[in-house]
Amino acid sequence: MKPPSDKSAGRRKSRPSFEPLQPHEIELADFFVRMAGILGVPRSVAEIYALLYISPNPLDFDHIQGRLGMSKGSVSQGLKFLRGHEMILSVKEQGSRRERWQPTPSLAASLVALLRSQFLPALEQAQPSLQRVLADAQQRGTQPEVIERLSRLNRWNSRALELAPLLLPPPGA
Amino acid sequence: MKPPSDKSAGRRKSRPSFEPLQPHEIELADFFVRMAGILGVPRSVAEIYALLYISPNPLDFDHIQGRLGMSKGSVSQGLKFLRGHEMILSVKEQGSRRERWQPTPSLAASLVALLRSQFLPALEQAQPSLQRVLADAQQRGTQPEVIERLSRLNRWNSRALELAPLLLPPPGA
DNA sequence: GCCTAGGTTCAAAAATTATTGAAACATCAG
DNA sequence: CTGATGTTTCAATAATTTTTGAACCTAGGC
Repeated sequence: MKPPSDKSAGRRKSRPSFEPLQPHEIELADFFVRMAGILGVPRSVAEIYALLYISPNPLDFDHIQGRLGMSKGSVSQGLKFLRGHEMILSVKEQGSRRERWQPTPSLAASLVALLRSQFLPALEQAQPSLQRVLADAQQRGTQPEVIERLSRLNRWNSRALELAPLLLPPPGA
Repeated sequence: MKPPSDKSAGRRKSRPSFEPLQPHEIELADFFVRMAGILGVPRSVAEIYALLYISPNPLDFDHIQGRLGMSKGSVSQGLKFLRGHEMILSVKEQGSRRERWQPTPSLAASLVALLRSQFLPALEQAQPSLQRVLADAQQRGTQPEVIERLSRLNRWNSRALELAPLLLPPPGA
């Protein structure tokens, strides 16, 4: 498309050249990556979050990609994930269509939102199933031990569902 | 992998022939599998647990393998995992070296133990790292915003570590 | 002791998940 | 409107995780 026609004079953008992560940044990223791993959140997502978390000011797409040495696709998907879980927010400066990202004020709230989004659907979907399983067991005169277990599971599930709305992202935002 | 040619009726234990899971059992298994998935616990492990959970009496190795149609290796590893996290316990009947498995009385306790075993090591290992990262940031005169974030992270980590011992598996066991 | 039921290990295969990058898309400054 | 910039999509690939199965242990009955 664009052969190196000599456009270089005025534009400093010729070589993005971002510096790789510093040791202290890597250390923090490792922490986030590890914690994220437990919840099944991919490495790339955790790295993006860590970078934003330790950066003094919001970063744009290219900086994230450049400093983490990661593909456009991964950055895009990572931001999508973080956005979707309200873990980051963008500061779009006017005069530019570029978005700059920073972590949401409360990591705690972010985590709650993330957990909710993972468990809630499972709990909701499970409700009827569990009731069916229990009814089934009762009907066929299963041993009381098992009935008891299944009842407890049902109660748990119900309680979790009731409690869930209380865990709405706190108002302060 | 072809099945061994049938040696007619020669074998005493010729056909273990376990019946596959019933619909209600499958439904429960699906529930456990889904929940386990969120915590990164493999399907096979969740299936084993579900089967034991819904079974009126303890099951031995061969029953588990047979009913779930799963390899020896998986059953062995699955039981190892569940045992390791104290989610099941065995009733060895005398006169036989065979172990029979059943779920631990409290699923709640099991889950707590599981979570602890995942997060605790990460938290412990992170402690010095996080402190280093914070010190580093302070030293280089990073923006207060970031210092604040990192401090909070440190506090969290410390608190989590302090709280962890309180979550010891309850005495009743 | 020996033999074998009962189980474990672990390298290889299969299944699943994450990442890449090029093409498509969208938006806004001009 | 147009074109460059900024971003998303998604099929292909790479990386990781799970499962398998056959070889290998091991305890206990004989």
